[in-house]
Amino acid sequence: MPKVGMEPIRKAALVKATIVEIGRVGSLDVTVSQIAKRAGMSSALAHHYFGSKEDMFLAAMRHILSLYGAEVRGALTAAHGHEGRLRAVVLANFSAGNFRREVIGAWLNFWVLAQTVPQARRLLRVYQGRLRSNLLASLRPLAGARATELAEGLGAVIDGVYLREALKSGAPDGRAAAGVALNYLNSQLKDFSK
Amino acid sequence: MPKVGMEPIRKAALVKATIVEIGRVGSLDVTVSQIAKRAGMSSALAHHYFGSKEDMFLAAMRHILSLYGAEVRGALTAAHGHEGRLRAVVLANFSAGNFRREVIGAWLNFWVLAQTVPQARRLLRVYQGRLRSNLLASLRPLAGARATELAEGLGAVIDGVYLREALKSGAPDGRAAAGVALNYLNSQLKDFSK
DNA sequence: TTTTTTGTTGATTGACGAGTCAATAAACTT
DNA sequence: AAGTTTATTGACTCGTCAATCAACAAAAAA
Repeated sequence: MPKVGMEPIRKAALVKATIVEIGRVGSLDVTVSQIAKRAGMSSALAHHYFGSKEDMFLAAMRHILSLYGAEVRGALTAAHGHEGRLRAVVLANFSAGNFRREVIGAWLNFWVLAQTVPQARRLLRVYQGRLRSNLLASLRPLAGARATELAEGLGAVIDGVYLREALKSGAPDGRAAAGVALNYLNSQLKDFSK
Repeated sequence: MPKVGMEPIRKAALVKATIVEIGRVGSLDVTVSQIAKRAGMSSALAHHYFGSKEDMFLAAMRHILSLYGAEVRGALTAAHGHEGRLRAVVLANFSAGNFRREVIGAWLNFWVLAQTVPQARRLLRVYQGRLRSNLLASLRPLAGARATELAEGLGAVIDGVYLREALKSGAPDGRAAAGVALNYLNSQLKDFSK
């Protein structure tokens, strides 16, 4: 049975299963067996490919983060003007790929993981830094000295909307969620429109 | 040694210890022994007063929530006018009593708990509902039909700022945090000033 | 003063779960 | 063909921890 070249396939399956299970259970208290089972293999194999459960968590985080990054980059290439780019970044945060139950649940739990695991904290900081500089790049020409606080505020709204969504039930409404953040943006920009 | 009337004292000590330990460890993976030790008693006694660990968590949540509620109510009695009351509510969220490391850490983890434990979810919903109606009461006269979305947005900023604070290190700066939320409020209200 | 209630803990139980190991087998290398 | 690497798992170890129990002590009630 052993076909060679399984490693990337197994790893990808495990990463996906990790995210799904964390989202399903709603906490980091998922067993390696649960994850492995969902990924269609034994827990021993999971340990074989990832040294530890923590490694699995970190890989899952990196995966979500890189999907997120790709989505933002993609949105940016299609956007024009400072304001357009701002909107694009905000919208990307609530795109169909990112703003899903399981992913939202995973985010929340990664935040908790970052309290304990330095590596996880670092990853989250990288994400925050990127979001921040993306926003600042377009915000500075529009808001000058106040750009920093606006970026901070926008970031907080986005994270807050994610957090609150985790408490709701039913399918997330990305459009509505994005509306809350865009609303903030519009109102702030109005102060500089002329 | 057994002095009568220990129950409330022991329970209070446990609740306090629970919050501190969750904040310190940064997750819900605290053992009953850890909590009991910090509260100065055996784990058996902790189980004697609270039936289970989950009960302890819920009691800790209720405690934080009631402190929070008291703080908001207090701030409201001293505030004048719709705008004043709005600011008071926002500020209360970042008061010295609420916006502390351990409490912030506990909040984050209670949010996670709410994913799993229905009782915890209910408690969090009650808090959200109160915040919402407090904001709406003062927002409606100022923003009319848009009051709902503003309340939603303001709530998201507040939660977002809490969330982000959990990632930072060092003593939380309540003033700066409140500034982010107030900034949002001011900007939105400007749209209705005349 | 007996009895009951309240406070308290050390020791134990029972379950669960991360990580390891030994064994098996297919696929490549030489 | 012999040897090595890669894939795969069932069984096992070892630790941890929530929850319970048995036992002891002091206070309050009878």
